[in-house]
Amino acid sequence: MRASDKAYDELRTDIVEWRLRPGAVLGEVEQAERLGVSRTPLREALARLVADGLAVQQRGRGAVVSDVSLEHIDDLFALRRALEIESARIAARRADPAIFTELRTRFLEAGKGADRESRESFYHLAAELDRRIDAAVANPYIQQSLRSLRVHLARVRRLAQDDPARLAVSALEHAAIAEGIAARNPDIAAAATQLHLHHSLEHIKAHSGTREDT
Amino acid sequence: MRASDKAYDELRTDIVEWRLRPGAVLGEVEQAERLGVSRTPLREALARLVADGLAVQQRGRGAVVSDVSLEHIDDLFALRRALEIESARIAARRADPAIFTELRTRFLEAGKGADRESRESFYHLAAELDRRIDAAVANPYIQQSLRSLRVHLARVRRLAQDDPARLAVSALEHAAIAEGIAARNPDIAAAATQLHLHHSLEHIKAHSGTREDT
DNA sequence: ATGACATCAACTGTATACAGAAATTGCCAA
DNA sequence: TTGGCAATTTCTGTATACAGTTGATGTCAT
Repeated sequence: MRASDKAYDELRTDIVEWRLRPGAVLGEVEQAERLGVSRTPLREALARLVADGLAVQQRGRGAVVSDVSLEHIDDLFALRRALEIESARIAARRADPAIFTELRTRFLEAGKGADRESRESFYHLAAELDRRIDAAVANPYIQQSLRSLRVHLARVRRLAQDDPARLAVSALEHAAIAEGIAARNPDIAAAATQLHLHHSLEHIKAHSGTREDT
Repeated sequence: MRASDKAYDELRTDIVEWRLRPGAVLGEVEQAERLGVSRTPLREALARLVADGLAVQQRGRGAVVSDVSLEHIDDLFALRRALEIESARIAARRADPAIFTELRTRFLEAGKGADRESRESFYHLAAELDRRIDAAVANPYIQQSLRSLRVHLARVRRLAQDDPARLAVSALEHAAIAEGIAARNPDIAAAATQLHLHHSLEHIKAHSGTREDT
């Protein structure tokens, strides 16, 4: 693995998992020493972070971790609406119904439990649905935009606490999306996605507080 | 201006304007000498091009200009539909009607002439409409995705020849979009945008040939 | 004649040194 | 005490050198 990739992965993980808070200064020398790489690959890593929108370049003061707050969530979800609803539409036209029928069943199953174990499996299942939709859409341009978007979403999710009740409902919403795609009905898949995004946004805005954990 | 910015701008322009064809190898030493910069800033420029999707990194053989063909156009327009229709919707809810009413008038005027001069003014007008919609949407995430998309669109446009008749119709379609936004009617703005994108895609697919000019 | 292996060359990836610019800090004057 | 200016220090941006790897080419053997 290249040193620049290593630096990029570590910095990105640190930012997404809030170990590097918004506003933190990413000095080239400091971070290069911390990660054990030279300044050249670290600069490449910083450039990629800036391209991702995870950091902003400040003149003279290096790069700082970009801000993320509730004000940006509406903007983030506006883009998410545009991309995921269109993706659901396209997937519903192209997907293999068998795959999404099976996913629907597993979502209905995952919604029943509320312990940590089933919570973990639910997150993995949601990620798998994303991957399956991506594969069905098979559009590199949409995939790239979604990939960039999901990095920011992962960051924002840390603003909201876990909520078992929301998780159960969310599982049902995911099942509805899978059902709409399996039925090859673009309108239903789009509607289910829109509904899910609406509830998801409402939940984050309602149950978010300032986090002061590690 | 930084040397890396200069290298990035020149390479990007060369790729978008087809001076660097798809498949062209971007050797670090070769391009660094050609552009009169060192390898370090050139590497940063290449990294940005790869992030933009204008080049792909090949192991061992440097970066090559990414492929663009008619097969990708449907994918490109799928993303464009998602982003621009949603943008039109949002702009219709927030925009200042006076600005878009004036833009509509200018589009109706621009559609009448067919000479090179009015063609130029039409392109500038279309770009201004994009900017005005961007400003009204005021969403940095959507703006970033749109910016990346438009680079690819500029590349694809060279596949299709100019067509005065299409230009006149296109002006009317742009006027309709501006009208929908000015009327603060999201559905009409979205419908006008969808119609415009549909015709635009049809035109490109119908009137595109292999170009072997400089 | 063809295929495989070895050698060579070119290119990428990384580190480091150097120059220029900007910010911060300290000192002096009002 | 406060404001402005200057000097120092740190950081960015660029160039270049070095090492490792990969691809290409040529030769030899079958």
